[in-house]
Amino acid sequence: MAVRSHAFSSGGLDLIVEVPGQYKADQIEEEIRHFWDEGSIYSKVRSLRAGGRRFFFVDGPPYTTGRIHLGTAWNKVIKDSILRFRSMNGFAVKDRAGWDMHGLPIEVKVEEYLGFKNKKDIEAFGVEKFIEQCKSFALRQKDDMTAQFKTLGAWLNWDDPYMTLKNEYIEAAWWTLQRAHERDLLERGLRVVNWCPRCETAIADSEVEYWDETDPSIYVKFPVVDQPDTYIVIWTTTPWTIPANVGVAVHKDFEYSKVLAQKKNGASEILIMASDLVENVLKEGRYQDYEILDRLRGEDLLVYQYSHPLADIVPVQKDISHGVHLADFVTSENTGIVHIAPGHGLEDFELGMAEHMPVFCPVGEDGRYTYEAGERYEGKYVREANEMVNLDLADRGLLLASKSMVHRYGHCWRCKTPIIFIATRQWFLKISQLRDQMLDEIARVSWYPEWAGSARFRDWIMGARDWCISRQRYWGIPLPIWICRKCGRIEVIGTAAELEERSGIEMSDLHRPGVDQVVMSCSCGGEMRRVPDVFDVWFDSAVASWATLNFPRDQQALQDWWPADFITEGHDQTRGWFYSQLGASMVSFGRAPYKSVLMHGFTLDDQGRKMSKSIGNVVQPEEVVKKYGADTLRLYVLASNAPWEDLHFSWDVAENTNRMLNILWNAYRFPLPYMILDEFDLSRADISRYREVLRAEDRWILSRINSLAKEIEESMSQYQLHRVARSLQDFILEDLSRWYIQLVRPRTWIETDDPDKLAAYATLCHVMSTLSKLLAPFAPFVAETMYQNLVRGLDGSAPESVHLCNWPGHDSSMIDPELERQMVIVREIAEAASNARQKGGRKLRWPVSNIIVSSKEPVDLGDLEKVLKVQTNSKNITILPPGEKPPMDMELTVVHKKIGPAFKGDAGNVVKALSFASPNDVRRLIDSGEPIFWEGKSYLITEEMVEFHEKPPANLVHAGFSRGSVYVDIALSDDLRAEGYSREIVRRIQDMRKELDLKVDDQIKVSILLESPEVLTLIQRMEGYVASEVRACSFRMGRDQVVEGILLKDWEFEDVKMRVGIAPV
RNA sequence: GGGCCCGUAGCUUAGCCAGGUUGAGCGCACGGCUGAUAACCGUGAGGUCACGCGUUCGAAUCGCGUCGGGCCCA
Repeated sequence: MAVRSHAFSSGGLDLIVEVPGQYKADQIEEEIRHFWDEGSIYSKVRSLRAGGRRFFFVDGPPYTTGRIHLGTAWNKVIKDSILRFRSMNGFAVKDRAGWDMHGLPIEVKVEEYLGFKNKKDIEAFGVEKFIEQCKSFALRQKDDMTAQFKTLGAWLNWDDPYMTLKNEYIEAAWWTLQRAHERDLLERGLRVVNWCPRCETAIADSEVEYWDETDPSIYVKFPVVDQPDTYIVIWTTTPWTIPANVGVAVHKDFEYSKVLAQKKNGASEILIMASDLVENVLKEGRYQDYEILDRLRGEDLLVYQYSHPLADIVPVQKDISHGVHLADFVTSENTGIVHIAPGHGLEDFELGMAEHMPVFCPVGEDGRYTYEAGERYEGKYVREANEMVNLDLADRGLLLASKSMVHRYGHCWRCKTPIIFIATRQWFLKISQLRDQMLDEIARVSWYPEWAGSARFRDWIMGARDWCISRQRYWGIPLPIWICRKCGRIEVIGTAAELEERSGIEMSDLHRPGVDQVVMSCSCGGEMRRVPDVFDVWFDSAVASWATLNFPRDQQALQDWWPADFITEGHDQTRGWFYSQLGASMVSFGRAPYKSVLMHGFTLDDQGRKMSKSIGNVVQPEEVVKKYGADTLRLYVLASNAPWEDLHFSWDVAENTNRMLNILWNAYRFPLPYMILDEFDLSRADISRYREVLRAEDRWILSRINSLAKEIEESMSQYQLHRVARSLQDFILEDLSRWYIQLVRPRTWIETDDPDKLAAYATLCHVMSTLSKLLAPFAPFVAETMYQNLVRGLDGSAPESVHLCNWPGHDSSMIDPELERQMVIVREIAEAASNARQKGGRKLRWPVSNIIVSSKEPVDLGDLEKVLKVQTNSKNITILPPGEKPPMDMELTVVHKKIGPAFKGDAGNVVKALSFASPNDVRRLIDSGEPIFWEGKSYLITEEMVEFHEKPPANLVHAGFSRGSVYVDIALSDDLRAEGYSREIVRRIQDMRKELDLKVDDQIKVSILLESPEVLTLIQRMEGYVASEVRACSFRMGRDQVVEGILLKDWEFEDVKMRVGIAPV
């Protein structure tokens, strides 16, 4: 079949063209991408809708890792489908793509590339050069990922994306911090933070990864002041925090014991610990024996003071008084007494603040002890100092027990170094003060699914804590905080212009180290310098909804668009972007930055496991695209499950989705050759011209496509994308391919300009062009290619792209629910009929005389009886009145239990007599009370001696359907036989035409040698039919026929042998 | 350890909100169709609805608990 390729000229072709016989996604998608680029279709779509109702979408910025994965692909497909749908519905869509480009991940990558070990390497290399590297790295990764997203057909504004490294973006963050300062929500404080000693920065809770580590597990005795040989026993897994110990905590509800414990060597000492734990602790310490001296409440312990176990090594400890405190976080584990180092623990810190303990933190940013830890420890890396501390405690006789244990411990998510807790000066947003307002705000947001907001997000916000926004790094948005060295006054700068005004320095790039050089003068006459920190990278994306509008530079856009109408991200963003945005927005504007949120799932492997390199189960989106195309990937991820559930990726199902698209392709291309042959054009394409000649099945498919549009609209209103995709698939497979195309096929073979054929063409055109529009948001490539051919091919004045079309909507006047219901019944009956044919061994090619439908309720097929006739290849359809069955044969079985006792020795004869008699005769005999005769004897048969059953006659084959039964009459008459044989012959000649690769309208000469005189006689009268079906201008057939042609073949069917020759004319 | 979500045929899933005989697709077996044809269609086998307890005349569906998976937190 000759295939003209598409030119996609902007003026249209006014011609439909044939398309390849196979759905080749890579080829189609390549062509379409090119067509979109050449025609700037994306820009045209956005300008077309510029005046429409605004729809502000904010893209959750992926981090520029350089590679998209299946999850990010799914994410963008969801976004794209929704935005395309909105656009077709007339909305002016704001769709800037976004990129998250700062932060530790990129710094660490660049450090690895440059072979750096720590911050000193960066300083030595030069911060400016380092920043340059980070920047170009991020930009390169962004470009790579953009190309990957474009392959998916994701239409966002890729030409002008928002990037967190741009000056205007940085200003949005600055402005927000300035607002926080104005509202007194910015605070500098000493806090214990998660600290990565390698990266030498604070890291967020969310940046901590937990896995098992082996650590010491030690019991330490703290000597009680003024009570010789008396000790408070504590337990810890971090011996290195002992030098910073300033107190212990007990629980007010626990009972504690003073225990006289006896060692193996006979010596004894007094230990204090929780009563429930005495046995355990003494076992750990291998004591021989013990005696409880006293039982105390937690409160009773408050009077105790103890001296620091390493006071002789850590000089500062001599000046600190160590006491006992009450705390709720103390659990009844280990010793029931918790060692408190406010400089090294979150709870310790909070307790320390409340109880006015000194915050002693003799550990520096590099994780090594400072001079404050004393000469012996100074410079030691803390995790490596554990052993030394243990030894020192043992030397002093204060180590009760020491072993090791495996427990979950936090690590830096980037460099995998075990984190430590240290108290440092950091900058905080006082988010916890806004908790109640946040709860009010999220109740106003529409969540899909509902529980994403009402349960999940709500729970998270209930635990909202102050947000540590400062990081001691380089590649990030610099904190715009300047502090006067003289008076300590703090000034927060909101924009570059303001900075220039204050300092007189114009900055072309607001990153470090340039911004570090900017010195401002304080009103006190002092010199103000910037704090060296950068923002937590989560703060970057938190301001996306106004940064993407170029606020604060552009004030009007904020008025026009903000807040966002819609965002959608994965469920991990509950604690991430959904939250960070809300927090920043509450600080800035006092309200939620989004009106509706769709929370989507994660992509897992087919067994529901996380995709990970170590398991080797990672599926790359481009693998799927390469194998099946972007449309397949899109429809697969959309249809697979509800967006908010996790997607279990299955290659099998992806392949099946591809198969569905191939079926769509076949359905689409099927009528093309005929339309082209018939020079079908725009003047004949309008279905309104065919109102009078549309068949019932035409009205049905038109009803169905409108119902489909309606279904899609309803599903989209709830973001039920899976329902949308499934509705489309069902329509394509069930309604279009398996049914309507089958029905319409014979009409396309009519050779004249019959209105019946033209009505079919027009219906197909209408359905396919509507379908292309319904598919457009979800499978944009195949939709475009169908549209270009069928719509633009007929009408050059139609919109240039399917994506410039309006959503077709649904025309209620074309929906006929009764007709749709009737068709469901017709299909059920047809299915049952083919089931029955199979049982009866009668193939569909052979016509049957009658199909009888029997059901309890009335069956009304309306105008569809003819459809049923044609599809079942039956000459007649009989619908029996409700409750009636076709005449049945009677079948009887004898009841030996009754016949035996009644006839004794003659019973055998009676049974024989009954089995030879016809059941109807037996019935009559019983009813009339006459006897039955056998070998000269008579026997009186009574009701209970036999059981009658109904059985369909041999020619009626039965199958059930939802409303009852279908009986197919498979008895053959000569007429039926003639037709059956003819169709057997036609089908074989068609097969030979195919083998010669003839065009649909090529004429041929046919000669057939067929020996069976019976068959010859039967099909003689069908010669005209056969000849016209196979387009034979010469048709000769007989017992002595010479077979000639360029293709000769022997065939055998139904015990008939024939030899056929054909040749094109 | 806590919060939220999920668990239905070998695989992927519908049904669950609103209780009333678990329904599809893939794969498998058998058959059919043949100008959509390296396609397509039909039939069949295949389910303790993860498990347990409860509510109810009746539970895949509602409640409680257990187990397994995911996300987040501790």
